[in-house]
Amino acid sequence: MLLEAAADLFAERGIEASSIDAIAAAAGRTSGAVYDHFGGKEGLLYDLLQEWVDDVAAVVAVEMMEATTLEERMAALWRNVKQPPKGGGRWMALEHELWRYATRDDAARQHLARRYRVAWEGTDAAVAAGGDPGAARMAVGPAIVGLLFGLEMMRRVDPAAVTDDMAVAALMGVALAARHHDRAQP
Amino acid sequence: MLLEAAADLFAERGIEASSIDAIAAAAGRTSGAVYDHFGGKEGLLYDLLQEWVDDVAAVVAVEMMEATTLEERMAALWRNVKQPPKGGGRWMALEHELWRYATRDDAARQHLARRYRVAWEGTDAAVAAGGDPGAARMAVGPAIVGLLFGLEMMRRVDPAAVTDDMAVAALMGVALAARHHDRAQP
DNA sequence: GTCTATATCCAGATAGAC
DNA sequence: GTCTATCTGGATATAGAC
Repeated sequence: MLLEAAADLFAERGIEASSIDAIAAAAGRTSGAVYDHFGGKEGLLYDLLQEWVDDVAAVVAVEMMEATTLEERMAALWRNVKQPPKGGGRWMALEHELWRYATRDDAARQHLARRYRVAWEGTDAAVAAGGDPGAARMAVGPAIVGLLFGLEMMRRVDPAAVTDDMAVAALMGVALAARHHDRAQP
Repeated sequence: MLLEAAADLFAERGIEASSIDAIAAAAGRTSGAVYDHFGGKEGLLYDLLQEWVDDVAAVVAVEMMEATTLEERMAALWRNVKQPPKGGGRWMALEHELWRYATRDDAARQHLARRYRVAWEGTDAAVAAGGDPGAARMAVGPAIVGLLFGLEMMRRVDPAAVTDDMAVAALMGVALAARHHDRAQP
């Protein structure tokens, strides 16, 4: 399938380094098929995106519901970033590709921004869950998501540097900072 | 100067999208000069790296010395990531390019790993400073550096989403998690 | 050291046959 | 829908003149 071949190649070699011919060949087609279906590389990228996001979000949402403590929720987040439910490791590499792409293409940037806003809100809900429902906490969604991203990056250059314990402790630190911040300014 | 032109173009367009011809032209030279001096694009990239790292590290080191509280140190870190001392914003974009590059080239990956280990140690020292010198804290260097990276990325897709207050609060949260962790297991 | 060719290759995209 | 040309542009890299 063209989309799967594209996901593999994008994650392995990078978006720019993956030619349409190579993608088509990996799927047993020729470039013409790609142009007919997606209009080009960019169209392929967006269609691919659409598929992934829903999958990952669904899995994370379920795990957030099942977890009972804040620590469990943070551990679940980290687990899903470290070992994504689908496509063993391709996700973050692709996400990274997308990110870099988006910083140079404004339409892609806004696309990404919209997507991340959803993630931030979901994360804030995960932090707030179990606490005082009426408390006005600091929104730390971007910090939690950013930390997840950053931890995964550090792990990629040196896997031993990021233990699960450290990752969860750091996530808890940020989550609790949101609550402490509440206490500080009543 | 060729190195400066390369830094600009790499950060603006990305490494792959920056042709040697374009780099040379931006510096008022032709491609031949690049090949004679650096052997190609990769050589240029590494030479460029060498220069940058020292500059940024030196500035951060000074600010770490001048700050007296943990919060000041964390705020200084964030400030330098948000607005690097040199080259207004090119640093992180370039760093990101490098990262992506390194995830596919093993020599580059180890180069990066060595460099980051230094950053992690420096960050741990910044967290430990002012506390009990003998206390065995959790090493959170990778988490702090990762968080800085992640915050900058979130800010890049949506600048309003990451306020300075939130960034510093999150950094403090991770830093304090290292200390709390100490208290938990004596 | 630096330039001006130039060789070689591969990219994205399209038109038209099947 | 998918393939097979094919056009056009731009990339790396080198050889040799200045």
